[in-house]
Amino acid sequence: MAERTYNISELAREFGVTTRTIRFYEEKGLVSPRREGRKRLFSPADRVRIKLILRGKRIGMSLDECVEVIDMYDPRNNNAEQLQALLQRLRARRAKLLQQKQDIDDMLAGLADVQQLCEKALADATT
Amino acid sequence: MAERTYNISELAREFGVTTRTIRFYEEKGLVSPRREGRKRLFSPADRVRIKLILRGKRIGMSLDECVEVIDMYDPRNNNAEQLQALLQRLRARRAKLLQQKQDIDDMLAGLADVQQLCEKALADATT
DNA sequence: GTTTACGTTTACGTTAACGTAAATATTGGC
DNA sequence: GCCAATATTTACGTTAACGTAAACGTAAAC
Repeated sequence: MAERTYNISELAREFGVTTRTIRFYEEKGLVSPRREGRKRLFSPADRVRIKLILRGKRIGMSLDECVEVIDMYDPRNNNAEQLQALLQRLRARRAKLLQQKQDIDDMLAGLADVQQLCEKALADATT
Repeated sequence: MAERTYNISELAREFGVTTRTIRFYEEKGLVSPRREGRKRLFSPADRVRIKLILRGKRIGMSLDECVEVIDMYDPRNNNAEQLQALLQRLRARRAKLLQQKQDIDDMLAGLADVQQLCEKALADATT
């Protein structure tokens, strides 16, 4: 079962980024496409990593942070010490994410108030 | 009722940023402290604006985006056209925020799975 | 056989959001 | 009167995350 591959512009199109961006991610070691001659061949795993990176970016994470989170997924840490360290990072990240959720909810509430006022003003204007 | 004021290092301490950061925000027009001689005197309103800026930053917004959101709060737009434009921006921002919430929930779920595996591995190790 | 479309490397440019350093007031405490 | 703490302005430096341009390879299409 030969795994499906993607070329660079295919992925760029799918995710709405430039090829430069993807090459930059390779430079940074975020993805590691195979080569066919000089051309890059991306695996489904590469594709997922890009997806995860972009998700991280949407919530304001730096590329380094994205890597940190992605790296948490593959458990190449065996001993108890490493596992404890991982748990520590998981807790820290979770706390940040919860804070962000709170911030978003606060902002949503504020904007909802503005929207109310706005719609009321419009209704009053037409009356 | 003389409004309370804050000096720069007071606010910097409260929010865990440097004075440079606050001066930079003034340069950008994000806050407009009064002056007593050369010294800056920040109003409670300035303080709130800084708070809102930092909240925006926590969820990955640029300073320009923070300004955009903050500006939505004060309705110095009267006519229907402006109100419609404001509603448009409100909807756009709301959509972004909801996407971000989704992203956060997805990531939280993923990390919870990792945590499970992690704790299980630790438990198995001690058995 | 030469456009056209896509790929490559190399390398310098750009923007945001401050950091950092230097030189200079101002001010309360001893 | 002087020292330490805190304020100021000016200005150059830094990092992340790409943008952009140049110069080139290659393969299908007409």
